[in-house]
Amino acid sequence: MTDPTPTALKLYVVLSRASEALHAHTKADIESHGLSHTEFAILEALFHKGPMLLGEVQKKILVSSGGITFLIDKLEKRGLVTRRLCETDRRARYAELTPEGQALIAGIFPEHAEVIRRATAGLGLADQRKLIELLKALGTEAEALEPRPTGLAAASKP
Amino acid sequence: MTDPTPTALKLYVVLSRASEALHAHTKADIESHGLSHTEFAILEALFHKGPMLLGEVQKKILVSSGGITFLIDKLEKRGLVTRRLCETDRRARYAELTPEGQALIAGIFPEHAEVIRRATAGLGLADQRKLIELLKALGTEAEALEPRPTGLAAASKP
DNA sequence: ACCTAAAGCCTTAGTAGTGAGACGTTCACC
DNA sequence: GGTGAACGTCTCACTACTAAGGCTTTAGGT
Repeated sequence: MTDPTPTALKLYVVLSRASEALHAHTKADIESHGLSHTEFAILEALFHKGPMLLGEVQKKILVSSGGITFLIDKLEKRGLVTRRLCETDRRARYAELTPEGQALIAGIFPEHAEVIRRATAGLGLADQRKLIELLKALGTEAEALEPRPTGLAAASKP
Repeated sequence: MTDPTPTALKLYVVLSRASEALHAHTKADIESHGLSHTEFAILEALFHKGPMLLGEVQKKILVSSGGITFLIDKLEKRGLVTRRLCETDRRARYAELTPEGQALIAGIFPEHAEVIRRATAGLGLADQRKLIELLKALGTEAEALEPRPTGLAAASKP
């Protein structure tokens, strides 16, 4: 009946714009503390999850393998993070917050949360919950989808 | 009563993840045609709106002024876009598609739309419409919001 | 007419990140 | 217990930008 493509395109556009709009707010806030958005994401992950393997951090914040080395290097030089050897796997390293890093992120995070609360305050709680539900469904489906349809090849495993 | 902050944070996370998931699909598609995501955005804007001033393109795709010069330079070298002087304002330049650029984007766009349609197909049409409505509201409010509260200063103009 | 402020684009130097490959390590299987 | 594949991290060369400042042109007040 109705062609679904225009709706999908529209959804893509408003989704990108909304995400960018929120991003702009948090970016401004974070950079006022001398951190890049990505650096903040690392500190926050370590703050909420404790020490993590570099590879775990990498997957969490979505950077390349070279990128995570570079970023952790920078944070380490600033004394916010340290590397620690993993005892059970000598290829792997943990990243963990130093006391300075811990103090920094603990001081910044509440304000960060408040920036997000304010930026989303245009929507009531009920609408936000509905939005979360729909976005979660959309996100999981999109992530699960194979990158390319590759014709028919996906039906059988090699 | 209920604290709105956790909901806002959760919304921020799922919004970012959903946006990134869709983005990953379109990025893979676009790069398979030898274009970066940003270059594609420029071509698409020119395709749908006709010739635009560089400044207009810049606002549309959200890059710095240096960035738009760099990007249009690259597209011009590849013969996909040309600059044209603006007759009524000699500071300004138009960017417009060459026939080659026109042909390229016309060939790519339908597949791009199909990638988006497929990536969003986890949600039914009605859900997508609801999602668009909520995201539009969220996006406009967030964009309208002044970057920082700056205390009380916003009430009076200088 | 002029003078200043601002707009529009470009230049330059620098940064955050990517991608491919190297190296050491571990795992699974024979 | 040895071998090949897979893994986790790092290195290096490169790209796509950004930020700040410069030049030309325009607009607006006086």
